[in-house]
Amino acid sequence: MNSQSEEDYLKALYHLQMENNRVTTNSIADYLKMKPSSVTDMLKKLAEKNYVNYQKYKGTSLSKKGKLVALQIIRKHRLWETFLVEKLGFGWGQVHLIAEQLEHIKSEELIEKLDAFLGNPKYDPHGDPIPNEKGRIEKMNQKLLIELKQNQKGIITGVKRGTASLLSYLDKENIKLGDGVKVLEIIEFDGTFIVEINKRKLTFSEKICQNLLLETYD
Amino acid sequence: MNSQSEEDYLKALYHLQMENNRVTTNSIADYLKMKPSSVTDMLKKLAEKNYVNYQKYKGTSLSKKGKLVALQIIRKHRLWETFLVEKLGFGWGQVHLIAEQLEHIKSEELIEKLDAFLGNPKYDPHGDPIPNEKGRIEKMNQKLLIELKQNQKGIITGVKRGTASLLSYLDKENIKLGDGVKVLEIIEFDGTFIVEINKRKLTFSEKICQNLLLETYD
DNA sequence: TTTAAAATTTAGACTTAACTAAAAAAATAT
DNA sequence: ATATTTTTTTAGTTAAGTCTAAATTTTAAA
Repeated sequence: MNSQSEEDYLKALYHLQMENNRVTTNSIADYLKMKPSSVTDMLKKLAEKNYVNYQKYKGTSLSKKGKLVALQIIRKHRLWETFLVEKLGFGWGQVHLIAEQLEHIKSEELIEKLDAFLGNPKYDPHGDPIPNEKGRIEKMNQKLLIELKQNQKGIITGVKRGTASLLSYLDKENIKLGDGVKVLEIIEFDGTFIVEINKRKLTFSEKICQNLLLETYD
Repeated sequence: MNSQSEEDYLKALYHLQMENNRVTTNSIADYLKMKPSSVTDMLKKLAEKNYVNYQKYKGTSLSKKGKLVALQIIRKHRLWETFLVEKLGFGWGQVHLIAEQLEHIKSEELIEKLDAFLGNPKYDPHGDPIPNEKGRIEKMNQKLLIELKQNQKGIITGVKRGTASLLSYLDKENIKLGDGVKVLEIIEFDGTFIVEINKRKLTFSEKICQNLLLETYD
């Protein structure tokens, strides 16, 4: 059985591995708000347990085994988030901290029953895919709005880490995850995007476009 | 914020205080499956935080503040048990260990939303009353079957601690919590009870009667 | 290519919550 | 009333997971 702390590290590893390819000690420390020396200690421990491939000074990657554990935690996290939003009526900005706790509850049966209760959802309320029991996860074709060209379309799936204020802005503008976006025009001068969402024409600054995540169909 | 361990101690204190009046260091150790020396350490810590009244060698009791915390954990425990049984379809024998984990999740809002989602239940699936947010709990008129006289009635609410096998027996006999019991006859010779449950006539040994808890209306 | 800066690791300390073994206090029995 | 047993506490140890400060390795700059 893994400790809560080990699970947090594995999950962090997974997320960082998705974003960049090289995962450094400092980036993990940064993500988990810990000191690099603490991270080194834990990486040794996880390597000992064969959850990660770790070589001093060379960076780290999840092993197959470690990745599976990470995906199972992410599965739990996303199922709980779905529960909190769909059944308990939380807003999608409020659920992360609670799901962060719930994801560590230990019971295979619980999570399978929860999954069934929710109707075996494929996506969580943020639009992220939910891995299955075996750790299979649908890989999304995720892009930043700024990467799109004129006339391309996408579906809003989230915002980059650390931009909670963007979430509140979207909320205020009544824009929800899952809403479709079409790029009508890009102003060359300042990088502003003119987009259409729910038949409304909106103007997004370059900064917003750099932080808004979309799923695209290419 | 209290640690999981502190919460476990406070809950144990509450339950032990309900059963006996004097709560000893050894009884707590026994209940929590720890060594008495560990209990002493924690009691000092809880006394420091004004959760318990503790005097060396003299025994311990919950303070008002400690009792409130204990009741809030019990509230969470019982609401989660209700959720597991009513919504996820667990059997009432399977939920305790999971609820033991869930009760430590920290979020006022979560528990209030869960309460509403469940329809503000008054009793958990074991028939135990659920304390409200302020820590008010309906005190049950709880008795052992053996305390009843001929023709008295009650509702099965549980079994004494440490008699899980009685639970399975009841299950096998298709007797559920909440079922009504009427004492038809008590055999003086060996203390056997003849009772009626769900219109069936059953014979219970003295030992069963000593461990079966009922709510009575007097 | 040497030097300076940045990243990483090591060494040692701290906290929490457990433990064992021994000492002290309280309860019980002779 | 004293001796024995039981209960409780104290003292010292351990493990997990964090930290700070110093040492080492790698990377980047001059």
